[in-house]
Amino acid sequence: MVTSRDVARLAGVSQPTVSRALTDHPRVSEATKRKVREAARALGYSTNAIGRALSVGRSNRIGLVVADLENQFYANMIAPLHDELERLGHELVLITESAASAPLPERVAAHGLAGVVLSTTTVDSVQPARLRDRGVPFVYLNRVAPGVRADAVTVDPETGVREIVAEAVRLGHTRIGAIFGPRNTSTGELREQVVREVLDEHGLGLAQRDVLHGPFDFDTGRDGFRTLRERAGGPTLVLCGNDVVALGVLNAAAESGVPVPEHTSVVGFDDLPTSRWALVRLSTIAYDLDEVARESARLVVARLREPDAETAHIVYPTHYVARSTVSAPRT
Amino acid sequence: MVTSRDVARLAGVSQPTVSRALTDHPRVSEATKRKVREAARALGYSTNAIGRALSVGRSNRIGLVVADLENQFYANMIAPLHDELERLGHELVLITESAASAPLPERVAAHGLAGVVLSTTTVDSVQPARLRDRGVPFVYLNRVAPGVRADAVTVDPETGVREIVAEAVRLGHTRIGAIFGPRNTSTGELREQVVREVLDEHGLGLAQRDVLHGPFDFDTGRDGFRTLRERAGGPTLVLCGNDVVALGVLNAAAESGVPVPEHTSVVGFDDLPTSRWALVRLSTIAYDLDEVARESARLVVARLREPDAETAHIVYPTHYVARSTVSAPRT
DNA sequence: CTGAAAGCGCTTACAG
DNA sequence: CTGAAAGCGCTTACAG
Repeated sequence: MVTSRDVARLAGVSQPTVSRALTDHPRVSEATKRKVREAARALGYSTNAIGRALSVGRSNRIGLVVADLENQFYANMIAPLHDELERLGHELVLITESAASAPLPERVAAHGLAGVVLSTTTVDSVQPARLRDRGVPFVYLNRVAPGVRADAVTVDPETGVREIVAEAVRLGHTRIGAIFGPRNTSTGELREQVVREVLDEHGLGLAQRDVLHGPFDFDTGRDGFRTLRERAGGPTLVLCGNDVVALGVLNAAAESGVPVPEHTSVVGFDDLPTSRWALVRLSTIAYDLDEVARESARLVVARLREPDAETAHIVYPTHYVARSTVSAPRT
Repeated sequence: MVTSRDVARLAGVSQPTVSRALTDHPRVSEATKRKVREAARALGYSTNAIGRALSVGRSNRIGLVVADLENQFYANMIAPLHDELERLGHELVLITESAASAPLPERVAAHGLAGVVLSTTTVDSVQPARLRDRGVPFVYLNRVAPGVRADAVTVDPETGVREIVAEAVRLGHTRIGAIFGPRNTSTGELREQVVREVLDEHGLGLAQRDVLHGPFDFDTGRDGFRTLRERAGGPTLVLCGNDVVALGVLNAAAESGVPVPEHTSVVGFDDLPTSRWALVRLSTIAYDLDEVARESARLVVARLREPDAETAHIVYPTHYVARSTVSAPRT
């Protein structure tokens, strides 16, 4: 391995000077910098991240905590998050959260992470408090825990929900159902609350039997659709907690030969790339998913630099995108 | 931050003893180990990965080099790879390969990586040689570069191709087309060669106008389908370089209202989870994708431990999975 | 503008 | 079985 010592020797300077020259320290002469850079290039040297990390007391690595890497939603977050982090000179490390694994703060220490993006926080999670107590910088992505203040980027469902509900009413839907996300997530809670409010404003309610809850995954949608159908044919329109759930619904419908939207209209939330496929054309509540992910990257990195800055909560707007899974109700 | 010094103080031993106790060194008394573990637990201590990495001369971090994180194929590799690596006590770092970025070996050094999984190697790539010259342990995943020997896990298309071709012949297809992967990848090359051979055995050929090449992505399939169609209606069956390409084809067909398989049959390669959706039901050549990813994790880790061991090339078998995108040709 | 020194948190021969 | 010492590759006050 070629180290800064080797470069120093070749350039005829001291090792610390190599360090300064390569980080473009202002009080190093241009001539020296040039010499050092040249030597570095000649040897194919690049700074050892581990040495630097130990020296400055922290790495440039950010952990993304996800529950389920297979989930398309997270899969779609990773690319923009990684890109933005890289642009900012940081690395992405994936951390899966499983009951079996060690407590998060210890894993953060073990991995030598500078900060963390939490994308799977439940309302009752102890993680945020633990991270805060240990002084680990973190940001909430898409979700938030009520007790612990931290930078956050989330999405405001209101506009999107208003738009789809207005559309549903206009089309004549009266029996609307929902497969909401888990009750112990801020995202699930908020979306449900907004849906109920807006429906209420239109004099519509959600019948108990037409409401389901479950994790934001494919199976929730698939099983949910079947359950709903058994209850007197099911609602004529079902609002899903997110796109992955809606995709589960769509596939279950296809399996049972139920035509969408003729028999049942389906609405998602997130507007994943897959939802735009001609094969799918899911009507959904959209927002700038890539930007949301990128923003969370910016927030952690900013927090690293200014640990005591005012906490920021950035909220992205949503809107309804009509595609092919919503029509007038069956009669 | 709590360090091994703090633990040492609390346990009333020296710092090196803490290190030994926690790594379960055989020549530390059980009593001491117990004392140290307890102190560590009390303080919420866990070994600092950076300190350890610097000390032992390398980290436990493995880089996965991908070209395109958005690509579903890679997205599906990440989860099993990550899980297996974690199981083996290693971390996954994502590295995107872009023309703009620094040479790979320098990035590996910069990231302090122990080894690398190469999943995007082209036949003419300089990366493998560079990594080899720098002594960076790496394995090929799914692809291989001819010049440089290294551990590899790949897939043998033969059985799968034989099965689908036999089926196509049985159904009466005579005008078969293909959208192959890039010519400069071993995967693309091999699949094309096998397809040509097997077709040949059946006395069938691939007409020049019915053959396309392109990156293994969605757009290749979408554009490819359109191009093929313009040429006298196109082939009655198209073999795709992989599932992502086939998915592009399927969506382009849906967009243009071309019924699959009635008008055109479509075959993929990889059997991604999405291909199994009721909405999709892609007939494809399948293999154990998760196992392939996991195996590559095992290979790098093994290589770390035994740098001079015999090089291993593990090949997984394929088979054809008939679903809903292949039928008798239109007449 | 540059060098010598100290230190980041660990591991690992070396003594005893 | 355990401690003192050295060192991994860097950065950063401290001198000059």
